Amino acid sequence: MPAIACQPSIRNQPEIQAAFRQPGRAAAEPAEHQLLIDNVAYFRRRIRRGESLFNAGDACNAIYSVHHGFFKTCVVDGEGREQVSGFHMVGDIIGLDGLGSGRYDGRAVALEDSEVCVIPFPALEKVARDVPRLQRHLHTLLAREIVRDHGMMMLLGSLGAEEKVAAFLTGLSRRLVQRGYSPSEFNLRMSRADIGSYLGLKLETVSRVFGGLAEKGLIGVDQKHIRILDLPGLERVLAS
Amino acid sequence: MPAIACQPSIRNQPEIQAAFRQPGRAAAEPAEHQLLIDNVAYFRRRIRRGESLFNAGDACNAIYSVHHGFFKTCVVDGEGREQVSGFHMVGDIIGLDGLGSGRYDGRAVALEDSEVCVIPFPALEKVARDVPRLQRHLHTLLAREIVRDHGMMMLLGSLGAEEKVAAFLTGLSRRLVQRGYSPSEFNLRMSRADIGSYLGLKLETVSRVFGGLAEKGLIGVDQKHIRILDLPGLERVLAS
DNA sequence: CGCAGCTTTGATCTGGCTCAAGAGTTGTGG
DNA sequence: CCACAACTCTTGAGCCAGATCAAAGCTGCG
Repeated sequence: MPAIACQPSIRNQPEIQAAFRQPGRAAAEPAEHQLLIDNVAYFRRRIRRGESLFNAGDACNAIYSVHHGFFKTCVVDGEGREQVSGFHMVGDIIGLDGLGSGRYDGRAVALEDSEVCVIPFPALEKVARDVPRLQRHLHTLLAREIVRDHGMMMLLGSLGAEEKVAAFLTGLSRRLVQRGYSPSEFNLRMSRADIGSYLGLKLETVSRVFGGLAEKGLIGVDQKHIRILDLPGLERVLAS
Repeated sequence: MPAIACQPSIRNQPEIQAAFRQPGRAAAEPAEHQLLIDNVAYFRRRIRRGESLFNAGDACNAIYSVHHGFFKTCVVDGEGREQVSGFHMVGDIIGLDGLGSGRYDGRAVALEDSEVCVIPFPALEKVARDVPRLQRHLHTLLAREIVRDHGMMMLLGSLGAEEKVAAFLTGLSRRLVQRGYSPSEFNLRMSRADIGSYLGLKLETVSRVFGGLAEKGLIGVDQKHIRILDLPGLERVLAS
């Protein structure tokens, strides 16, 4: 496991700063998150494109904060079916599902060369006991993951294909702008098949819906390069 | 809020005992769970059939352990769409999604006259700081909820109607047997519409699939009364 | 340059939805 | 205790969104 000490240097990484230069939920939160990483992320680990950060069933003793790069996480079921359960970019936490059982319930794969901060459970649990603010922050992270999953269940259970794709694009745009990137122009890191798996659609359907939204003038599509031309319009698609 | 003190009496409730008279994940776990409730559940609250334990957006300062009865939880989205996100019976914890934000993200409705143990956040957080075993237990509960949600995302995204219903029935059977009830004969507390909403199907489809499974001799259906006649057969449906 | 993987696009098929009618069940008030 | 209203469940007929199958372009890497 290629792990390097990172505590002293991580504090001022521009990506991390950007990740929390945002309005919204909690102006105080970046401080909490930074405090958490400063206190418990003693190592970083590099993952090359296509490699796994962890696999389903691996013993787990840490969660990870994405320092830079891009990941997908997948759930695997008994019959070997696999489905993308999330995409994760700088500042996101991966591996919370392993906190309880000691085994990861899915796998995490880097979609580009990436680096994560390793947050070992023992240190995490200790700091959560000692610093109430960080205990609260940890609970917030866990609850937010649950809320996110509930949103996905809703999307998968009750939206049509076009709505699903619109939700995917607006969500991605929102997360990018929070991190200081352009909200309207970006390169997808994942394939159509990954997007389809995530949204409960086939890759051909994703491709066709992209085409359809482009014809309506809502987005521009050129392979993996996406431009959002009419965000309000996209959001209107969502409100079926 | 009709709340009555319950700490002295709760320990030996037969339902709670039954809830954990089970094999599986952790033989030690009932002790943890009981300890948690003994330490932080000072009140109970009765909810009559059809009433809400909480609604989406309510300020939240507690989670709930189902003492007896049966609940559904629902997610609500911006456009007013609502979808059932889970069913909860004795021993289950409801409201973990509110732990972070201070607002519940969905609502919980009693499907029969029920009673819950109220676990206020401040007491929960304090006991988690003071007792490492309970901190660990809380994390396990949160992570288990995330794993459960991932399973639902998989079900919603990649299974057909018959597989979804088979998964629903085998899951319900497994949970009932864990609680000391018959695994093969039970009364559904929820409507076909609720089941459909939960599984991402229409109620007519649920009804038809029930009929189909009955014709194959896998189950017996008489309105809300269900008999599981061939559990291995049902599980084979699941392994498409 | 050539091959492998990704994306687009077309044609066809089908599982589950929609609409509709009727039967069973439950709760309520007279 | 019965009658009626409001749900809930089943079943049928037809339809449509998205899946499947198939065939090219495109991209990037060795």
